[in-house]
Amino acid sequence: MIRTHEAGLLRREDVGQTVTLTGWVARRRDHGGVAFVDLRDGSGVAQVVIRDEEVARPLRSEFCLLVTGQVAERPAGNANPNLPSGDIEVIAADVEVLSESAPLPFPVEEHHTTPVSEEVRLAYRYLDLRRPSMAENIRLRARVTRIIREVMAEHDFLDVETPYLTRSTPEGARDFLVPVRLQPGSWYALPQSPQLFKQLLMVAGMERYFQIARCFRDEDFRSDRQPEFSQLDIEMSFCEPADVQSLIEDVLLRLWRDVLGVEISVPIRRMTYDEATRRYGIDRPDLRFGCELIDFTGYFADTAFRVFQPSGDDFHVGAVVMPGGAAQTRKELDGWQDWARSRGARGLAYVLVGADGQLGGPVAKNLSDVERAGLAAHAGADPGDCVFFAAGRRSETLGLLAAARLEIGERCGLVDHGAWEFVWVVDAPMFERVEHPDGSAGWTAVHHPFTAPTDDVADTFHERPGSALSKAYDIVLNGSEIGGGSIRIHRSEMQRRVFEVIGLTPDEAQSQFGFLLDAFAYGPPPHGGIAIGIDRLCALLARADSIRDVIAFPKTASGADPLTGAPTPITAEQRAEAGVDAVPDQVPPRG
RNA sequence: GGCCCCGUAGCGCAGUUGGUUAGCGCGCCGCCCUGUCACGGCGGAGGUCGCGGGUUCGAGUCCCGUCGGGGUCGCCA
Repeated sequence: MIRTHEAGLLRREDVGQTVTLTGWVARRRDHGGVAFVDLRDGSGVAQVVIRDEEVARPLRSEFCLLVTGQVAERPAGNANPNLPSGDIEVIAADVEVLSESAPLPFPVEEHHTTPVSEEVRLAYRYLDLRRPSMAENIRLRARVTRIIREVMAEHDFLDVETPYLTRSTPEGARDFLVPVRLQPGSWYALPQSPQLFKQLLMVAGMERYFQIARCFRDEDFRSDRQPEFSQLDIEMSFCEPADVQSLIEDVLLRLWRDVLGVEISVPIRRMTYDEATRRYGIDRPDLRFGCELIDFTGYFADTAFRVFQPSGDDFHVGAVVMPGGAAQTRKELDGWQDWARSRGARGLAYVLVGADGQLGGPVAKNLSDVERAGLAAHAGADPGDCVFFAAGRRSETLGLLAAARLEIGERCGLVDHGAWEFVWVVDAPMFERVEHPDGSAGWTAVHHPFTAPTDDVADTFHERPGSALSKAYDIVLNGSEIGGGSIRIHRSEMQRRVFEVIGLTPDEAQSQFGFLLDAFAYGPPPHGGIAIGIDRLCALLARADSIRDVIAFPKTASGADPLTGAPTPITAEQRAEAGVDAVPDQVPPRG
């Protein structure tokens, strides 16, 4: 192995030393007979001066070099303030080309280039990752996982691996499936999470488990969603929500301190699910700015304006104020209508508060004198503001206003992009109403069916599922959900009732989760846990727009990998050997 | 599955109501310059305008379809 100095770490005190460097040609400049080569390695960049024209001539971008030379001070007036080592350079005595580079498909050097399309970057990901900003993201991610392992070890957690080839369970997202050659017609599923295994580990007496696990979900992509992703998976026995929360707070404290040098304050504030949806319209509120939603349902209870008149028992009228929004042009206000329609809403009603306090806009004309008189005060709007309204089913109305609030925050520059606003969102409902395609209605688990109810409804939740709260907790940062967990059910009677509420028959439950239910017959400890999304966490720490920027080899939105060409069709021979087309008579029960 | 944006040289982009030989910047190749650092100067190469069909005397431009990329709603227990 070649032992070398690190290019980016050379300093003035190294002047006079003979050093050996390996690296890539980031840039090459010539002036007269002197060639100046910026040599980049993992530590940074050093300038190498090559006086021998014959040596310098063949060097091109991204050639891999071994350079020996003497560290020297730059001639007066020639320091480069953009580099840490900018006032020194290496005078090359010997340059060996370890390997050459073909002309580049896109600029690897960053500071004078424009963005390159995702597809091209992914097709040449090995070059994309040479770019210092991307290389730094990958290093940041490695620091994150190392710190997590340190903190988990300090808390006596056991790192246990769980299977990647496992059983398909019908709840949740679509599974990725793997054919099994030895049993034609039978398939493994890749795990959507290690949820069931970590609960089995609790039954097994592994009181404190963690794993940085890969999870697989065959759903559509987003900028913060890939089909395979990593999570810090944690489960512990004999715990309350506060135990899990303080553990995670310790992890986050250490991450922000050691990765960013930022001291976050713990304990992180708690907010109930109800409060989050009331004030921000969403269960993952961005607390970096105000602009809270205002409830106008009661205010307009007796209105003559048809749009705001109650219809149905789930009706809600809400508003959000855009500071200074009354100055918007008609075109901008129409733009909001297009924006709302693109989100599936009919539109976004608005009232403009004039400088004199008089209300303007098309909606104001339809309101009574009394309604107009108190509107600005109820909304907390000042002269010059714009009040946006939405009305309809509560969940849809709040969702639209929550999105409008975020849009307002960005457009009006209200978001403090340097802030880190953490919040625990707690006491989520256990169930939410779901309408099946056939028109019938039922209940579905908000978190998952193993989540325990709060103590006050432990014995009664099944009687009024709509109002039962759960011992669940989500950790939210700047409006992104970075993790979620809960205390689990360990009593079989309670578990049976949950399955009953969500319409799972005992036979179905036994067939899908039998191995877990059987295990719970043998003295399961009370337990709970959490899972933290490593990709999102790293994207936030790296201030990356997309989680693709913190994943070494991500996939495109169609699930393809432009680098390897995956996925690919398989041959008839492969199909036959894997038993892909074999069809069993029935799906067998567990075992 | 729905909706929105994009697809023109290796990369990033422009291309007018449809009209001569499709341009610009960077990069690339060659030559020049004795201290550059987004160096500079001169010259050069490089195009299936994503693909298929249609309208037209004529299509990068208009229409239909399709593929690919990005975003978003549904979805993501």
